[in-house]
Amino acid sequence: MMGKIVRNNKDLGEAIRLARKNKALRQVDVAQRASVRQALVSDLENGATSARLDTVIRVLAALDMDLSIVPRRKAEFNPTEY
Amino acid sequence: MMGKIVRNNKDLGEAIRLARKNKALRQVDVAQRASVRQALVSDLENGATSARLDTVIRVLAALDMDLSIVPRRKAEFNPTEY
DNA sequence: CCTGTTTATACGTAAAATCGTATAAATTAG
DNA sequence: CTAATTTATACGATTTTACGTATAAACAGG
Repeated sequence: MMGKIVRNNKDLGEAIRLARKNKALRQVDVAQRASVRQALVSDLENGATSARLDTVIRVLAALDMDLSIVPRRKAEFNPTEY
Repeated sequence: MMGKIVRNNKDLGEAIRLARKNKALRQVDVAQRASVRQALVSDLENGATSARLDTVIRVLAALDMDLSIVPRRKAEFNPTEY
């Protein structure tokens, strides 16, 4: 638990790709479940766009995941954040 | 812990308003911190729009909150309804 | 009440997401 | 190595967000 914190598009993309791989789904499968295009799933995974909240929620739902609001905790050291 | 699950714009709006009240901030204060308009905070709280992910993240950050991805409990794939 | 404060709504404009469709590029399987 | 599959990219069209600005409406004290 202590789900992955999402502070930018890249964080989201990584989480989506990881979850999709774990479920052995193709982008097109996720896309269909979420009623979006395969190209959009690709863009999301690559952090190439800041999607709308409803879109994010639908894609995550397609991967059996939820978005949750949590109080901010001290950030772990993360060399790639900016 | 186990933050509030967000499955639609209304969920987000309620969480934002609650957090803002708890911190005794005005919409305009949150807006300034997040670099958005007061009107947008209002729309967000009222669930009147599906904001972009980066916008949501900025507003939540202004309230010391984070977005987190968590596994869906119980339910298998269950498309978000319209 | 009256008034200052806060929140909701309006409107035109600019920017960005999403679409449909198609194809290039990359990866995997045989 | 080749073919099939999967992922990334392209482009114009459409939809929606977000902006600046202003004002109306709701709210809270005094």
